[in-house]
Amino acid sequence: MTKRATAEDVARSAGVSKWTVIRAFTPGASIAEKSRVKVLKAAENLNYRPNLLARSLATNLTHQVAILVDDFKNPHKLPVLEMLTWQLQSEGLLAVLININEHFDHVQALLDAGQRQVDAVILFGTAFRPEMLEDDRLRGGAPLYVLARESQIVDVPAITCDTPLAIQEMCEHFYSKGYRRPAFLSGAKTLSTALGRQSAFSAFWKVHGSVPVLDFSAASYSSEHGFEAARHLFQVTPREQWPDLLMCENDALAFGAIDYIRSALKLRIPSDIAIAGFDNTPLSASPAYDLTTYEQPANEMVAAILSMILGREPRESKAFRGKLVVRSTA
Amino acid sequence: MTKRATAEDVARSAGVSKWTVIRAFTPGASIAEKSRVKVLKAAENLNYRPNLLARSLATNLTHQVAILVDDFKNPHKLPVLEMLTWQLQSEGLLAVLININEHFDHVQALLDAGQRQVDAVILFGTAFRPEMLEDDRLRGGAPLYVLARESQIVDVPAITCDTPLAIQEMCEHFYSKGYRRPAFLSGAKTLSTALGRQSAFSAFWKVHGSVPVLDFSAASYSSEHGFEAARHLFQVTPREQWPDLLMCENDALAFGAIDYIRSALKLRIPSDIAIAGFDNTPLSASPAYDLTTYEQPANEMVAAILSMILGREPRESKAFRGKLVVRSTA
DNA sequence: TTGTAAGCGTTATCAC
DNA sequence: GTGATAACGCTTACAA
Repeated sequence: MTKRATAEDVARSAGVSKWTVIRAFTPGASIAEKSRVKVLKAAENLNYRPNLLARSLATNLTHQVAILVDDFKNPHKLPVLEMLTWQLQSEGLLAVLININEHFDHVQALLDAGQRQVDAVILFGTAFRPEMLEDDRLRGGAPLYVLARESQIVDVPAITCDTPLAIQEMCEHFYSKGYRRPAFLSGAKTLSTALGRQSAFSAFWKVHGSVPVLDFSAASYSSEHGFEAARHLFQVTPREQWPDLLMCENDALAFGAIDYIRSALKLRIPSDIAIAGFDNTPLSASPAYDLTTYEQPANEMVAAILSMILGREPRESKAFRGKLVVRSTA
Repeated sequence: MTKRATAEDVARSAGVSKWTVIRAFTPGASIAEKSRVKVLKAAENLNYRPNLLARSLATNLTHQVAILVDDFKNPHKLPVLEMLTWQLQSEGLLAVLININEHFDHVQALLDAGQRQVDAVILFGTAFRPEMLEDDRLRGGAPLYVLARESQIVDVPAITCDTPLAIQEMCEHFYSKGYRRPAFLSGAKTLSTALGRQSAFSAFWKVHGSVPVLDFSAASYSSEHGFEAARHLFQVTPREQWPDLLMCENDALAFGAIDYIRSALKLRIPSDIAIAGFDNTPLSASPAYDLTTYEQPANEMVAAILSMILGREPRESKAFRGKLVVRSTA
């Protein structure tokens, strides 16, 4: 394992100064074609490549973006991560993936990200408390962005799917299908308000409905807890008040609810009860579920964050219109 | 956005030299308790934290590990990523997630990782050609590890689930259940040999079976392609030769196959045909599938890679025993 | 225990 | 167009 060649090594070998070497590797630098070729050849021989670490120290730019994720149980995270990493890489940036949990909390993660001088931090669907972002120690850190959830925090833009619009589209579909006894199953309490889906759902039925919306919540956004929450819903609700439509805050919850309704209740979907989810995870298309759901415009959302990170657009919250995906469950 | 305080700023404020400041932040450095307190207080006031970038440049250690992933379609990736990031973070390391695809290949990724001086690179289930790693430009890069697939490359340890053992356990279970007409559905051709599941499966039935194993392969490891491949299998195979057991190379393929068998063929599982997968993805437990599968010991595998990265154990290939998960499909 | 000098490999800026 | 000087913020000697 020989030591890596530095610009100085190349300079010596090419018979120029190290600054000329740098110029050869700086697009648009003023350098004679002759010496450029000479340097490139010497660099090739020595297998030289610029040390990005040193460059970062000098330029104060790491080209790294931290992505904070706290919910690896949600399968929706994976396709978005794919898009995120890919779009970052297309712009010459790299994603540092940080796992947030009870032992490694947001503040710690942000501090760490700060020490590592990342160019930006993306909070991806994480259950952070707004107060946390006001932590004094965070002053002067990298610019923050919130992806796929709301943010009321000044100076922290939230890039979201337009939730009110999405829920309205969904509800209009449900209404036209004739459903009139709606129920809503939300995920973790702390997060659900941040997503705003439940309140938009209630708002619609307050206007269009006759009976109040049944409101239940699961312990988390997982299928397992969706299953449990559905069990709870149907156990505590008198049969004559059972809903004819169960809107779940995300697909994972919907999968669990469907499993319970089919296997334990032996009800048919959608004739006995309709189900809808949110996110259009890959599995929702499978015949085993064939779930009516809503697709967030992940592509545009990620692209928007990138434009802000790269300074091509002003840093401000934005909501994008998604797409209703009608399948057989509702 | 005021500039971050440096060790020198703190030194000035505390009335000591910057080296004393460094010492206050270096565990086990020899420093007088009095000045340590003084420095820490000044640091607190100035909201100082060491610049890890500068440290990395000086120590040649970034505490960053690159993780190369090329298949974000496989839901199994998410729980393993969670484990990876978490275990890395527990040891003070951070994961740089790199998306490999036709536009951003392994060589490019490794070069990039090399320029960024990551401490190690993990090829996580990616399909690469071994020759690729012999690219001259890769000389002197970070140590490589291969996770969850085989590697015959010198100096590149592969950390895997013990496949022959796993398949044997599964087959013995199938055999004891009375299945005698096995079929195997593999994923992408290039990868399947690397996983070695198909060959282990064939080997078992060569000894214990009477009819040859039906062998089919899907275009990728996704449910969609599993669905297509199942369709193909049952269309080209004469009905009297249909298998009574279909072992799929991973869960995603199995989900697709189950969907096809149930929805198009209207066959019952497992009475008409038994199905098994591999990976024990979260969804395989759902009542909609309730898939018999095999769980890789991800925890131990990740821990093993970490031990090697941290130099606590020699760098060498290792295979760990997983766990058969019997459910209702086989 | 503390301060000093040199070095990590770049970039920014100025003189020639 | 090229070379030199200083700087980025830290670590690792070594000397006081």
